[in-house]
Amino acid sequence: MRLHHLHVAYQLDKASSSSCPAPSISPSIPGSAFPAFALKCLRPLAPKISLPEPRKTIAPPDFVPRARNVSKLLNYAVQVPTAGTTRWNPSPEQIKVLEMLYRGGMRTPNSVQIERITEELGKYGRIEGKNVFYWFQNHKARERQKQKRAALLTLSTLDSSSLPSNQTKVDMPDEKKKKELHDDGLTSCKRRCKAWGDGAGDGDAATEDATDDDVTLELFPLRPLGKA
Amino acid sequence: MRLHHLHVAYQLDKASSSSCPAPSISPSIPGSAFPAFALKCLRPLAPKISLPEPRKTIAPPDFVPRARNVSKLLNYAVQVPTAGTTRWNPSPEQIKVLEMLYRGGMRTPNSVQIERITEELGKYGRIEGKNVFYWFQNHKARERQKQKRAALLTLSTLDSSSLPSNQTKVDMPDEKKKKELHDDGLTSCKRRCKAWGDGAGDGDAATEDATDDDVTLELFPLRPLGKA
DNA sequence: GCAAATTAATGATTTATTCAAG
DNA sequence: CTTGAATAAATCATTAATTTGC
Repeated sequence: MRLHHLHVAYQLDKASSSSCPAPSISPSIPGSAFPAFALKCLRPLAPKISLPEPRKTIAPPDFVPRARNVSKLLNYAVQVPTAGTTRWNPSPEQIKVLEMLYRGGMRTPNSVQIERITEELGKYGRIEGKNVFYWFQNHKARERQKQKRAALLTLSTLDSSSLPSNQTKVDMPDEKKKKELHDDGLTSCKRRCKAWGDGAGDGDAATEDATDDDVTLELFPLRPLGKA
Repeated sequence: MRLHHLHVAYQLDKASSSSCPAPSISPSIPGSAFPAFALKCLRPLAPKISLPEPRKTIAPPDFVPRARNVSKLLNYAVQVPTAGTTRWNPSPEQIKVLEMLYRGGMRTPNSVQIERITEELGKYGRIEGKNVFYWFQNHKARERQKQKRAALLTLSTLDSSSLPSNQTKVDMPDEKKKKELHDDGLTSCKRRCKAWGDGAGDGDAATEDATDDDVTLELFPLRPLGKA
């Protein structure tokens, strides 16, 4: 094996100049996880106007103390720039649909679903797949903690005699608050294993090219609620 | 707003038949995060031979207790099948390169870097971008906890006089072991914000279509170590 | 010596936590 | 303060080492 040096796009100072029109940028998806590289695939040509300093634009250290920081610099250089229009601001319609889907039982949509949802929601305003992805992540998490707090509160309300002083906010600051109340009902139904797909594969075979649009039932009937 | 029902690919029972040659499947990237949908983008036509039952193939519940489970079913149906060759098994060369990059300071490569690394490592065996992504995630995390444990051990060894009984394994089972020892040196340098890119955008503009291959310095000189 | 059983590593996912924009 | 975006921690699951019985 030779492993020359594998150029890794190191435009260091390049970025620290000013507007740094960085190339593709790729975050790392947290909650569920998507390799950053995948993104560029979805939107090869991201609009994102110039935008001098999207957010904080953490000032890259100039000294480069150690090799450790190299990656830091890299991140500075490559990822900060394309913050474009800043973050997604969902329209009421979009939120309505998303909540509907959530109430319908959708928790972590897969790529196909996300694609479709994104496409559908695109009618009501600009939206990207990652937004849908994140929305479900956050909504799930926050609904959960909301329920947890509510349950806690209910408990403390029910047997309020046990506590000498009724604290106003049930926050459980120091406690580990381990897996109590898995709420979600049957969330822990094992973990399904998924496959990803890649961009740099050496061409092994060919499957799943059919975009699975075989059956596609409606998510839920949803009768004309409210305005719609 | 109308929001019909937005078909979300609901082929429920379809999958429970047997081999379920599901379409695209999309995991959610954990550590760093990538929207699952993005994956299919990177490798539109994933090979994956038939593979009757890749792994566990969790038996989908037949009863469908509530709406909640619908998503579960969905997952069963769509994501389980394409487990293909199961998981990536890195070759020694690949590991060597990855570790070198890590020691060189790379911590969370962005999409471009991942792409390049994947391409490079592809010479030594099948590899996908997600593997690189995951590798850095896991390696980072595990190096961190390794260092943490080592530090703990060192501490307990140094002032062993404080403890009445010297426990053999410093495990800190019940303690919260909060953010002590952020080890990594300058890891908490703020959080850089990245942009993703999407696939379902409504075509707003066009930037960053240049694949950023402008400067591309070598990651690190790395003189001919060992065999190379 | 080899194959089944067990254990240790580690690849892959999910959940929790944090940061920061509006 | 709400919540979109991102990261880190915890967890699960599978593969490789290793051990054990024959």
